[in-house]
Amino acid sequence: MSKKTINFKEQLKNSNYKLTGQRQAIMDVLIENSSKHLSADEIYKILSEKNTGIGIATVYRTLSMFEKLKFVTRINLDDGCIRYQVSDFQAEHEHHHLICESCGCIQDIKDDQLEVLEKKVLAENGFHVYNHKVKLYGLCNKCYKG
Amino acid sequence: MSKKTINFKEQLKNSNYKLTGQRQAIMDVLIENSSKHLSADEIYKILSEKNTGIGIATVYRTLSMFEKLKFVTRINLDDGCIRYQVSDFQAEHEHHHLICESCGCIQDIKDDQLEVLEKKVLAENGFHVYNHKVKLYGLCNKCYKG
DNA sequence: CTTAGTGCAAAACATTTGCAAACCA
DNA sequence: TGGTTTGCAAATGTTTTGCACTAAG
Repeated sequence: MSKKTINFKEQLKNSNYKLTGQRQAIMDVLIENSSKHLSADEIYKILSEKNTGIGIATVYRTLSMFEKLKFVTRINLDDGCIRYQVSDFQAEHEHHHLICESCGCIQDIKDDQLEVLEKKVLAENGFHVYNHKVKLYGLCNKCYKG
Repeated sequence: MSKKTINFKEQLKNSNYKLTGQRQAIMDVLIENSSKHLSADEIYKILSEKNTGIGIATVYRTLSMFEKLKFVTRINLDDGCIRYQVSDFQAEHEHHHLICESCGCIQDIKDDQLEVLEKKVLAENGFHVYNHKVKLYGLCNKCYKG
């Protein structure tokens, strides 16, 4: 059993949520696809192929709860749906996303490098930053060369 | 007539779009509210109050066209709709947004400060950045003190 | 047992589209 | 005048909700 799974079960209990087969199954799909960014519908389709009889409403309700508990983070790629990814429990902030405008691929980068910006924002605007969402648009290595 | 209005009319013509009353009215609303971030529905309601008989479909079609011509930029605040703001024609990139998680206010900041990050991304990932969307979440000056 | 959680179908919501009428160039 | 653009209403696609049933603790 992975560290994430243990964490998941304990935190559910601590938050007075029941551990159901559906919640477990949805978390499994998220962990199996942790490098991807899945929509509710994509998760639903994967669950359907596995012949769990989980309904789409449960997927939405579960993802919403997972987000509240910070098990997942949402990313909005402006493609008409919200996408989810298991959180990096070690990370303090969310990671950045590199979005290629040619092939649509998405790379995650851990590195932060926003200290300078956040300090400036505090000094000049009096705004205290606790989290950030950074999307960088451009061309990936392959598309730039090709 | 403001610089933006001139720019708007000329660019419409150059792109082979007609200057209609509706497009003018929508641009007016956007310019009058340039510090805000309006949704299609909010723009539609403002237009309705002004007794232009503009339909919601026209608002969507126009905003979509305005975005293609870079007259407006979208921002997604994860509140169920896409929001729009007139572009800063001087700016090379989009400005950053400071989003207060207590009162929901949004401050725009022009300053970039992403050169270090973007250089690092190029060096380490071979990714060429052309634009970015940065949202910083936290507490504004008022809410932090209060 | 008891109440949270589920599946289903219907509803809600933002957005898009087809089409006949209206309008800009 | 002719091709764009528009308003309307219907359609779409995602997400939410009401409700009776099921299952975790």
